[in-house]
Amino acid sequence: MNRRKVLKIGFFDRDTKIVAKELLGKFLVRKIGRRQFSAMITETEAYDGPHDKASHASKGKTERTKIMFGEPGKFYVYLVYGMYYMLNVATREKDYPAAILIRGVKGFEGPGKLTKFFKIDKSFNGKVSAPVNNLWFEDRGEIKIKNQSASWRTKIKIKAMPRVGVSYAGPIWSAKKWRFCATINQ
DNA sequence: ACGATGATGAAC
DNA sequence: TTCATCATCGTA
Repeated sequence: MNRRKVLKIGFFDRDTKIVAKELLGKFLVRKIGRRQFSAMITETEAYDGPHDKASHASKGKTERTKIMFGEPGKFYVYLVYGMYYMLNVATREKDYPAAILIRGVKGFEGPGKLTKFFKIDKSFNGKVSAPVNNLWFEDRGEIKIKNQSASWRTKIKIKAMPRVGVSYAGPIWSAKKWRFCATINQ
């Protein structure tokens, strides 16, 4: 139950909210030189479709947002407030604009904090999630435990809540509970 | 509660 | 070319 499996492109070529939930408990892995850093993902946020007013893609395909319209599994990295890089991964098929913001990993709660810790900048924009690119996602199979009846159950509870910092999207879209937080049972 | 700090998209 | 805004965070 401790095998490491690199998440393949197909994982991201699915419904954005499902992928956002399933990313909880997976690991973000970063390789710098010979060193490898990793942390469990604890918080994600979905930006889904051309009509999602909270999504950058709602303004259409631009130089900045073209990754969201591109192939699944590619990183969409941008700078906010002139200071913090946000790490997203594109979902769904080409031409459907969607991505998931990685909002938090264990030990580094906050999208700006985790990119700083993992040394993620715009050079990753458009790269596919893969070890060859020194940044990828892994399933380490640690989120399931055996209960007393010897059947597997998940250790993770998922809480859905409104997305952060998207009041500009208006009441309908800012109220969507597309932010997913993991709480790990003992 | 506020300022840091620069890319982005829309207006002009 | 200028301008308002911003998927944030640390310090006050």
